[in-house]
Amino acid sequence: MSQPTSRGDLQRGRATMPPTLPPTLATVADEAGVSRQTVSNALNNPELLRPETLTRVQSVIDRLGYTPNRAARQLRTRSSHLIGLRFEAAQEGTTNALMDRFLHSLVETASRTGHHVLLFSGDEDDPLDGYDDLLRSTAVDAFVVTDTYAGTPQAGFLQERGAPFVAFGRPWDDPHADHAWIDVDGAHGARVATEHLLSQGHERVAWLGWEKSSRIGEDRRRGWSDALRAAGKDPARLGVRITDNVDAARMAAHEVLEDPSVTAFACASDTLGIGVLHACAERGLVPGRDVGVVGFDDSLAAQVVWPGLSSVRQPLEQLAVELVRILHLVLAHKPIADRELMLEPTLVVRRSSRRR
Amino acid sequence: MSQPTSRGDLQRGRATMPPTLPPTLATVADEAGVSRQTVSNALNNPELLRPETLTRVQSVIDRLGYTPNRAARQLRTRSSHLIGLRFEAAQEGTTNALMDRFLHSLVETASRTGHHVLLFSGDEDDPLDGYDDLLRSTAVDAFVVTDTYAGTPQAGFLQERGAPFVAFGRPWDDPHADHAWIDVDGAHGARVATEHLLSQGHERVAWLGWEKSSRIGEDRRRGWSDALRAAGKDPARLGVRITDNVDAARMAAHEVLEDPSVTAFACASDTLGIGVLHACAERGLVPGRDVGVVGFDDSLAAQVVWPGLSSVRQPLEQLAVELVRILHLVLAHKPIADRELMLEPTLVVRRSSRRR
DNA sequence: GGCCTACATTGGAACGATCCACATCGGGGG
DNA sequence: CCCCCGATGTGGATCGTTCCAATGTAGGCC
Repeated sequence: MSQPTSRGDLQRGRATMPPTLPPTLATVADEAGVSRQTVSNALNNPELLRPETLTRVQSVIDRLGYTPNRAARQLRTRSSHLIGLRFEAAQEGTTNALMDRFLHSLVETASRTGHHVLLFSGDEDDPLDGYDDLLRSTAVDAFVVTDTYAGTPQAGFLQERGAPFVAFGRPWDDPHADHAWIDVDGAHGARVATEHLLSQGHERVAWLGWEKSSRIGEDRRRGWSDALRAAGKDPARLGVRITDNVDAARMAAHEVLEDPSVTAFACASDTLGIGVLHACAERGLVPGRDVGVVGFDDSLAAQVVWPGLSSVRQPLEQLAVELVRILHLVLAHKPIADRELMLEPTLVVRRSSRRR
Repeated sequence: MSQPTSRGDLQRGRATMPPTLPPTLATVADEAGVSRQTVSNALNNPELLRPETLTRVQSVIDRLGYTPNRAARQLRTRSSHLIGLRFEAAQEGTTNALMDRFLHSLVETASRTGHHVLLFSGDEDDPLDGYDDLLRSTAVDAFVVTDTYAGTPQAGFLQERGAPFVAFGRPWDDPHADHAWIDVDGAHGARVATEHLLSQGHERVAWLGWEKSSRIGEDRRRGWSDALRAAGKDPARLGVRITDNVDAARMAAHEVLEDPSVTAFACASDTLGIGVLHACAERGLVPGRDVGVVGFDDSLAAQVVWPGLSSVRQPLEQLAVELVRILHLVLAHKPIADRELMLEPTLVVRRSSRRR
């Protein structure tokens, strides 16, 4: 049945040495009495084979536990099935829970199409560090760029290099950038949060947000002010801009609460929301009953903090799915209908904002 | 100067097409007027070249921005410079902050030796899912196994397959397993936490831990009971076992606090510690002043929760460094002096346990 | 001058897969 | 009867790198 070629013999000869080398196409071909190409077709173009041949090859593949060598495949097809993601550390002291959830969703989604996620790091001071090496060594098929704050050059750099990528985050600097991106509508999230607080009977809802330089922060703030105006209220003097830090938020909240007419806070992050909860604790105010608080991002901290912090939750699972879908279109050089995709976050209500 | 080979011409011919193909060894060799092998040596064995040749080749490499193709290198050397890590989602509602910190440290450390981290996922019900494919396709050089709770078969499976790996977590089931592992001494952490609480003047320190089936939990608990006995106290009736859940901890704490002589809690996790803080809030007790609480893992939640939760912090940065170091020894088939490495966690004191 | 050694460099083969062009084989139509 | 065709399967070339054995070259020693 089998017609051993020199390659086949070599393989079998070596197979006695520990650790056993995995079988190759040639091994399977020998064993099944067909050519290498036929085995390759059995995997990549099964419809080309006669059904009985296919069955025979398949069974040998199963028996030997053959899996194509990724390096060889990658070399020939110029495709690694790897998605590169530069992985930045979450800042200690803030509640950046996004990454964990997002990353898991991405890994999970990518794996459904046989892709894996490759994490790399780079010099903190150089946002481009790391990308170039991976590109030139053709180590990854595409990138997912996550930190597209204003002024970050990654998207522009990758586009210039002709590298496939999708951004999580809109191109704040250049609204007309023509790369694919997906983002979450922060303004909508803040609007929903604010409307929720108003509906709970709060007359005056303050905003606790980031510095003006943060485009994301200003976007969310706009959602808050829009909601107030839509309710016939004036946001003037109700907005505070501070750094993303529990203590800063705590102190700012104390200041705001000196005016007893203010009874609720919409915040740009859970970190800030938790700062407000601290201020409440120190003033003997009960969150939910005396003061309404809503955070942003639905971090683990929001879920476990007392008495439960309402928060705007980003649809990261859906985002990963869309990201991978669009990545495939980009890689196939197919036209992308929804090159710019805005997803809507949802409000998770907990006791910090529920009166009763 | 340059002697174009057919490969070189091909390369240059194609180089006009967008997107530009990266330069190869042959391109560099042509340009520098040397053979491919010499360029390869310039990168991998520079000491073999005459200094002036090396300089010339180097300058061409720099000018063209050449980086070796990873797939080709991987195919030839059978080494991908990738470290595989199965990435499980953190459970919502618990404060598993470990992964984020650990992962970043790992990525960072690995990158220092030119390695990257490949994340994969697998069927939740099958702890081995995913490993096999990567092994057979020779996609990764080695694995880091992180979830070695009692009964998990990953380590055994990988060892049987002769796959290089290092475990984060000791082999609870088989103390004599002869694979490399690193772990953090949880008992020591709990002991330090307990001693700290005693030193703050608490006479009776309760333990809030996980179910008996958790080896990690029992290990930490032993640290607590040892510390009590060393102080001449009896741990009997002071230990509680519950699931890792804020609400369960809150209720358990209420029950324990019915006995007014108990004024402090050492906990197996931050989740449980935060549950105790909730109970305090509901009873009008001030953490730190009336009740001492120490959690475990130093999650972000512990850092931002009011009034700051003292916690036992695992040395994840150091752990990643050691992990990568040992991984390299394993890959080089070198003898490993410290095949079993136990690191000591440190206590981070915050207001939940500081009397003053 | 001849021989041996060490140094510097080279060309061919190999890693394991896929792309491409071609061979083989029945069968249908003129 | 011959030719062309679709359906199947084959062998050689190729991707870009490193391993291996061999080549040429200069220097030291007798």
